[in-house]
Amino acid sequence: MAATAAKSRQPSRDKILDCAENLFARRGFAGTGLAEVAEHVGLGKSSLFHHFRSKAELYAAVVARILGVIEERLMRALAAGGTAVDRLDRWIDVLVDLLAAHRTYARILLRSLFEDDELTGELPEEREANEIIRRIVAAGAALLKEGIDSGAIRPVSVGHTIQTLIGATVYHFASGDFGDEIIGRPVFSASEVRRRRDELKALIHRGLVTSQTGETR
Amino acid sequence: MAATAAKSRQPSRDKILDCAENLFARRGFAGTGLAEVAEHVGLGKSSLFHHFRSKAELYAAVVARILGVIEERLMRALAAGGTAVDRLDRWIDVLVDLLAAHRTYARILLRSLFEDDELTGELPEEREANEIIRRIVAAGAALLKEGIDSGAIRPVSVGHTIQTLIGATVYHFASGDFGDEIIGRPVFSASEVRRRRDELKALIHRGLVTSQTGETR
DNA sequence: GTCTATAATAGGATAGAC
DNA sequence: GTCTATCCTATTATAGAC
Repeated sequence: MAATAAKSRQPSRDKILDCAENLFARRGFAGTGLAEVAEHVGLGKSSLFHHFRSKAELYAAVVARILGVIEERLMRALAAGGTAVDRLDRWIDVLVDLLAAHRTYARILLRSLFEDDELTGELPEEREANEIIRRIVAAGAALLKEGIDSGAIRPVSVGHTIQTLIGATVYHFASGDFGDEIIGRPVFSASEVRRRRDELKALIHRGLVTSQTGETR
Repeated sequence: MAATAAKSRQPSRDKILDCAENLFARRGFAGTGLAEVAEHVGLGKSSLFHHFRSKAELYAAVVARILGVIEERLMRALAAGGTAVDRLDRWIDVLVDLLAAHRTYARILLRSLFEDDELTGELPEEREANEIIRRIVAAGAALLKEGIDSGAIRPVSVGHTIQTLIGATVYHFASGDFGDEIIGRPVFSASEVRRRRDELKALIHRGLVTSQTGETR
């Protein structure tokens, strides 16, 4: 459900990552015990330490793996070209698709913002994750700036707009039961995922884009 | 820093709530130990149980207190009257003001979405908190619906719009160091709080409101 | 690479003196 | 209302057999 490319490589390690991803998404870093992870994997507690030196390293690996997938898809979407607004639309599509397809992603990403206190930021997996985030944000900022410079996008604050877009995507798909109640239907249902994409793009096009092409798709 | 109205009533209880609010905001429910809370309050661990029957009850009390403050301010803003768009604008003002003034609020609110797993939902404080949220969301939905029916607001999905507004406010002020990096300055600085309000209202007015009054303030 | 056993600690919660 | 002492469980992590 969560594995992406290399599936046959290191089967145990990937299974641990999958189970840990699910549990961390539900209960968070501090709320997840390694015993529970081991039980879901079907191993003894101690065996986990043969694959990851510590709980923090396991958590960092989970986050880094998710960010790697997201970066790959976002950069591929950028490479497809088009106007700045075209690429921004495609980023929304990719992000909504990914967050909707992997229910753990939004929760892990949102939670990882808070758990800075518990992680030291010194593990290589953490450094890798931070670098990926830095690159994604930089690419997004460049995208918005290009749109603004070309006149296709209103002269908004790039930082605040990025924050709004993260909130509108990551928060939404992380909101769980609360989100279901507000929407009135499951957030992850196909119809509501489609609606999320449409509503968000409509808001952006009428809220950010000055040249109204009418093609909100 | 967090006490609102009744300050002299039950001094220990309020101090416990204040300290717990700070720690829960930083480290979350599972990540916060009662020993740490007691130490910050200046009491022994056991003394906490004289005021709250369990850790879950303490947490629920923290959340309920915050929601009580927010509801009071939001309902007061509604009572001031005006068009649906006027009241929506005022809600944004109130929410941004509150979340900016109390740095713990956004984090606690966002975290409380996730910790449903750890809380049973059976404590009276939890029920109270759920009721408050239900009332706030219902009032917000009614507000949007009124605006849509009157033609002042585009026929958007009410649920998805509420989700977007929560993301744009609560997520933003909960984003911590990550938000600071994206914005380039402290999220809680006076200038960036002001900018948040302006950017958000501009997005709403050009993204939701059909009748362009030009008065984005 | 996985297991059992164990260390060492921290967690929430209770009992009872003052 | 706060304290000390204590209980019991769960925690992360290590040692060493297989």
